[in-house]
Amino acid sequence: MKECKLHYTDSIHYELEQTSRLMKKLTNQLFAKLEIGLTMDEYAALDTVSVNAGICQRDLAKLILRDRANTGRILDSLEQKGFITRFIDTKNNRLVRKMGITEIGLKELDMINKKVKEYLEGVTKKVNPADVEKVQEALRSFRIELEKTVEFNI
Amino acid sequence: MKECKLHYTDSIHYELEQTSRLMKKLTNQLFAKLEIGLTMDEYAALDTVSVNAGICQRDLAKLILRDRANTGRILDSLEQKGFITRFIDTKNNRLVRKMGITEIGLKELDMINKKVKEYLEGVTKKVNPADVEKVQEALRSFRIELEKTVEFNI
DNA sequence: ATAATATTGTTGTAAATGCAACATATTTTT
DNA sequence: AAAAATATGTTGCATTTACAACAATATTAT
Repeated sequence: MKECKLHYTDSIHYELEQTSRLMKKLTNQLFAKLEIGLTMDEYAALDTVSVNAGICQRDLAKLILRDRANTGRILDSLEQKGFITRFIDTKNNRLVRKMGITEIGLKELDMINKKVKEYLEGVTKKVNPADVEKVQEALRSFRIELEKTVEFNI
Repeated sequence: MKECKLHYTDSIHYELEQTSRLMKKLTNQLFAKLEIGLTMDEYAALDTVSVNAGICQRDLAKLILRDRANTGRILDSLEQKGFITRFIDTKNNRLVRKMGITEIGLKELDMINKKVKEYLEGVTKKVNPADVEKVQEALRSFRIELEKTVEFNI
C-alpha cells in the first residue's frame, strides 16, 4: 500500500473502459450468434433514429457520438438495407438530409430489441438486480458531466 | 410510455457504451493537451506492466483486453521508446516473451500518472464525489460477471 | 455590398483494431 | 511412437474510425 490509487488501472476511468470493452465484445458475439444483419453501431443508430424521427445527420452524429463522416456512412448502409429513408429538408433555412425509419426498419428494430433485451437482461440480472438502476443513473449523471467537459465539435 | 424500456438506447449497456466513448474522447484530448508522448492504450499497457513485472505477452493481452496481435504491436512501440524491456523466458516449459518496465519508463509513468490523476479527479469530483467509489465498485462486479459470460479466446 | 464566419454533408487518408492464417514448440491423446 | 491438440507470438488483411480538406450554402460582420 505504498502508493494509494496513483495508478490509472485503479481509476474509475479505467474500470469504465474495461467494462465497456467487454460489453462491446459480448454484444458483438450476441449479434453474430443471433445472425442479426446489422452491426452494433447500425443498430444503435437505427434505434436512435426511431425515437428521433426527422432528425438530421449532424444532430444524429451528436447523439451517437460519432463524427459526421462515419455517421453518413452508417446511414448509407442503413438506407441501402431499406431500414431508413432519407430526404432533403431545411433546418434554420439550411438544406439538410433528414431521415426516418421505414416500416421494414421498424419491424426489424422491434425484433432485434426483443431478442437483445431478453439476452442482455440475463447478464444484468446475474450481477446485481437491485443496483442496476442505480448504477445506470450514476453513469448517466457522470456522462452528463462529461458532456460539459469534453470538446465535441461535430 | 407505450413501450417501457424496450429500447436499446434506454439500457445500461448503451449508457455504458456512450459514457465510455466520451471518457475516451476526454482522455485523448487530455493527452494531446499535456503533450504526452504515449497513446492512451500504450499508457494503459505500461501501467499494467508496471504492476505485473515479468508478465508474458498473452497474459498481458488478457489484462488489457486486446488480442495478441495488437498487444505485440503496442509493446513494440513501448520497447522502441525505451519504456519497457522484453526478454525470452519460459512459462510452463514454453518459450515466451516476458517484459518489465525500465527506469525511464517508470519515471515517465509516474509523471503521467500524477498529471492524469490530477486532471481526471477534477471531472469525477464535479460529478458525485461520494458515489464515485460506489459506482466504480458496481462497475467492477459488473465487469467480473461479464468476464464469465464473454468468450475471450486469446 | 463584400468579406468573414458558420452549418451541413462528403471524400480522402492514415491509424487502430480484430480476425484469420501461419510458424514453432510443447503437451496430450491414441 | 505418431498424431492431434494446445500455447505463444507474428504477419497480412479487411474493417472501423477519426481527422482534415473540400464543396455548397447561409448568416454575420465590416
